[in-house]
Amino acid sequence: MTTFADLGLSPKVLNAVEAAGYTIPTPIQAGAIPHALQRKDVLGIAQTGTGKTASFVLPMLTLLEQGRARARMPRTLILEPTRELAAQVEENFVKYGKNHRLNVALLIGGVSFDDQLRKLERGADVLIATPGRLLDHFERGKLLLSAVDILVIDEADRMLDMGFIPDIERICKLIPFTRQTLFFSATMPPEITKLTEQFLHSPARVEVAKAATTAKTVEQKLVKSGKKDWEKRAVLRDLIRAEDEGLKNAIIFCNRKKDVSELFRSLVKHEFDAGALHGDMDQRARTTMLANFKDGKLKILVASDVAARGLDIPDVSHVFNFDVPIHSEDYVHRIGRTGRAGRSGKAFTLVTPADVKHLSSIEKLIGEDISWLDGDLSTLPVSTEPEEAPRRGRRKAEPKRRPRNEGRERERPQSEIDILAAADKAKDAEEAPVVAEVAVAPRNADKPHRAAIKADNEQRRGKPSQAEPRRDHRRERDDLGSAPVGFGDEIPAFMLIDTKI
DNA sequence: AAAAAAT
Repeated sequence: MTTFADLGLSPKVLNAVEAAGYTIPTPIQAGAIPHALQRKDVLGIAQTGTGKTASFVLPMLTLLEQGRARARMPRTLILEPTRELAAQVEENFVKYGKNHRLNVALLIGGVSFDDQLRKLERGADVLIATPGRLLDHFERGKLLLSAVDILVIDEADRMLDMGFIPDIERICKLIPFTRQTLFFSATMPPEITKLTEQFLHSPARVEVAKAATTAKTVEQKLVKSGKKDWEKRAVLRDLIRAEDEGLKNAIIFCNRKKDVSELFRSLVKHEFDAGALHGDMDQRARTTMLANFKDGKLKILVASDVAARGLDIPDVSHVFNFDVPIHSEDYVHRIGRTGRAGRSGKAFTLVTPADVKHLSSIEKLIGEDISWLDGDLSTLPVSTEPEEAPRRGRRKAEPKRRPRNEGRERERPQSEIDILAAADKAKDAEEAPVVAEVAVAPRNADKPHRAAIKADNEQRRGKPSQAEPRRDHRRERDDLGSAPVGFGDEIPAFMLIDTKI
C-alpha cells in the first residue's frame, strides 16, 4: 500500500504529516502529489472531504524549500472562493509547514488591509486569496504577480457558480506562462473544461469519487412541516430535542441569510446553544462562530450555503435542512458535512407542501427516495404552537404601541425578529415569561450569543460592530426595548388578529 | 425563491 513516504515529499514535510498522525494518503493525494512534485500541471477532480487541500499543500511545501520570496512578489498563489476556505488552507500551511520558515499571507475581504500589506511587503512564499481582495491589492500596486511559480485554483466549479470566472481569467493572465498550475474542481461543466484548456498545459488528470453521491453512513430523513416560518421553527425545535441523545453538534442550513439570522435568534431565545454563519455577518463574528463550532464550544451552527461546501468540520453528528435547497447539488454538499471519514451521521430535511418540486429533483439526483420520519411528527414531543402566528398581528400592532418609533422596523428588521422570538418563548407555558428571562439571563451563560446578536444587529444597521464602551447600555435597549415587556405569558388578543385570509 | 465576493 502507498504511504506518504512513497510520494517523494521532503523529510520536513513527511515529519509534519507524521506528527499530524497520517500515514496513508487519500486517493487524490496519492494521485496528485507525485505529479505536482514533478512540476506538472494537475487537473484534480475531487469533492471536498477527499483530502484535496493536502494534495496541493504538501507538494507546494516541498517545492518551496528552495529559494525565497521578494517583497511584493509572492512565489505561489492559491485562489479560493470563500474567506473561510482560504483561512482553512492557511491553517493547513501552518500545520504541515511547522518545520519550514515560510511567510504565508492571507488576502481576504472583510478584514483590515494593514496586516496583509505588511505580509506582502515582507515577501510572501504563499499567498492565499479570494479573488476580490487580491485584485484590490493588485490595483493598488501593492502586489506583483510576475514571480508566481505555482498557481492553485481550488473549487473552480464553485467559483463559476459565484461568477468569479472573469476574475480568475484576469488573474491567470497576470501570472507568467511558465508557472505550474494545480486546478481543482468537484465537477467539470463545459465552462470549466474551457478554462482548463485555456490555462493548463498537458495536465495530469486525477479523478476520484463521483459527484452527487451521498455517503452511505448518513441516515437521511424527511420531516413534514407547515410552511410558515414559526411552524418550521417549532418542528425543528421538537426535532432537535428528540435527537438530543446522539446529537453532538449540528449544522442547520437555511436558504436565505435573513432566515439564518431569524432562526439563530429564535434558537438562542429558546436556550439552544446556537451560533450563526452567513456572508453578511461581520468577518470577526464569522471567524469566531466557526472557530467556536469547530472547538465544540458551540453545539449548533445555523448557516447559509457559505458553510455547505469545503469547510472541514470534523465529526458533525447532525445536519438539519431548515429549507429544502433550491439547487439539488447543494443538498449533497450540505449533508456531506456529516458522516465524514466513515463516521455515522444523520441528516433531516424539513419539507413543506411547497417544497415537493425541489425534493423530487434531489431524489432524482441522488438516485433514491428519502424516507419520511415515521410519516409524521407523531413520535416527537407535541408542539404546542397556537393556530395563528403572532407575527402579522404583532407587526401591525407595534407602531400603535410605540408611535415614537415609527419607521424603526425598516431600519432595524431585528426588532421584529426579537419580538417574534420573544413571543415564541412567551407562548411556551413551561418557560418563564420573557421579562424574567431578559432580566436574569443576559449577564450569565449566553453572553457570547448576545454579543454576537448585537454584532449582527449593528452590522445590519451599517455600524461597525465594536461599540464596546456602550455595551451595557445597548444591551438593555436591544433586549428590553423590543420585547413585549409586561405581557408575560399572555398575548393580548388584538395582537393575534390575522389580517390575511 | 439564494448565496458567495471588493468597498
